[in-house]
Amino acid sequence: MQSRSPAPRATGRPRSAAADTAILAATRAALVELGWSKLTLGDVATRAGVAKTTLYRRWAGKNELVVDAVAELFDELELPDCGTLAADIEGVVLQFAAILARPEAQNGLMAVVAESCRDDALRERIRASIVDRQKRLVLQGRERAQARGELPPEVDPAEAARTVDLIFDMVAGAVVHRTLVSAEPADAQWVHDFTRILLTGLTGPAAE
Amino acid sequence: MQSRSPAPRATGRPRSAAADTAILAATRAALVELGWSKLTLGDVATRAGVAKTTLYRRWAGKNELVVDAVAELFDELELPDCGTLAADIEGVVLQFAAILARPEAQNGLMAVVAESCRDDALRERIRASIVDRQKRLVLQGRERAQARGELPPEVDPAEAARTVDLIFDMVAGAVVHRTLVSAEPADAQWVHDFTRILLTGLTGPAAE
DNA sequence: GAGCTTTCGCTACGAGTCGTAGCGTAATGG
DNA sequence: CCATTACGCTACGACTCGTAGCGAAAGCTC
Repeated sequence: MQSRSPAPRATGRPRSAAADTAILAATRAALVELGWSKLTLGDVATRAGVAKTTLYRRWAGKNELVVDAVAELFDELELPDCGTLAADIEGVVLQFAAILARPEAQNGLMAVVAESCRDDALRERIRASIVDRQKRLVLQGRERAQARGELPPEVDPAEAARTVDLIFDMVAGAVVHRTLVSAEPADAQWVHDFTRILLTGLTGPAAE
Repeated sequence: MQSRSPAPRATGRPRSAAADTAILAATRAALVELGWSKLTLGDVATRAGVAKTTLYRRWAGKNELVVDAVAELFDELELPDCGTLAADIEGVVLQFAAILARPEAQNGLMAVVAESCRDDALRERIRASIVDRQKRLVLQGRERAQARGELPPEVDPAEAARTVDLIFDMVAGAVVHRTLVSAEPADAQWVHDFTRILLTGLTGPAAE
């Protein structure tokens, strides 16, 4: 997951693992205090107690550094097993919303996504570090619901993959948009309403 | 909608309206070629054929300028009347997707949203220039569907407002996430699948 | 312990951008 | 004709960037 260690040579002085931890933590702290645009690598280096050159030896630039710093926030994400699909969805969406409520996630995430529009390598890094890990949750929840009989089993694997991608975009997109664009909290009530629409649709069994 | 003309004084030389048009067009062109981070106001001024100081006299900074430049892209958005709620949604989502497919929208939109996390005035500007205009479409489509009898009428106005916000976050969030994070086109098939889920839900009448 | 290899901290540097000030000129209205 | 404002241009200090160079430190192998 780290920046670039193509061949961890057995000889020579090893890289300080403590420095990595300190740098990523300092990056998140700087994101909270300064935001994306005013965050400078020199400042991060000072906060972390390392030299600026050490930063440039490990990361190609600001984008890659922030991706790694933000990615760690999503490590805690996991799918709860509450017994029903609706409860599982509400649980994981609430976790996701809690992470997105943190200022370091807000300030960093959108900025690197914006940068990734013109940097395919960065987009791939985001996908590998952050996105795919969440998509696994959708897959897992879907399988579990199918085992329970709450969802019909998929026959066409290609269509199943399309559906997983679609659901992921709907869930992640809605929470991100609610939190960062509408700038209102994705609280318990919102998550409840969202889950109801997602499961039963707008025309579903009698609204409310 | 313009940057700041608190009191358009009757005396003195008036501001060139052509310069505004040229500057915003140049901003979009620069967004396409350079992206957000490498876009400089000096470069925009050169492209627009105006002096850099003129830019600073009209806009407070890069953020505000790009918001205005991107906002113009959404002027063409309108709700079609196709006869059914599903067709109306598909139509407007396809329009929205077409705008988001343009590189100037991708490069600019996410960046200003990211900046707005630490700048409330900027967030309000985005809301007024871009977001609220789209929310009107949700309201309009909902009323039309209720008149057709496709959706039950809302009794509680507070809950109705909550629902409109929720639907807006779901629609806009999904399209944005699909386009900018998943980096895959929101084409006709995707929009069709999305609309089906949105209307009938995951557990809806027999997937497929 | 000797020697090799790589990392680390530090300093300094040219390049580039930022946002502003100052000045003379151009375009309106009274 | 004159006051007022916008415009184009130049120049400026301040800041950040990313890199180069150096000596010292920390590991591994023999």
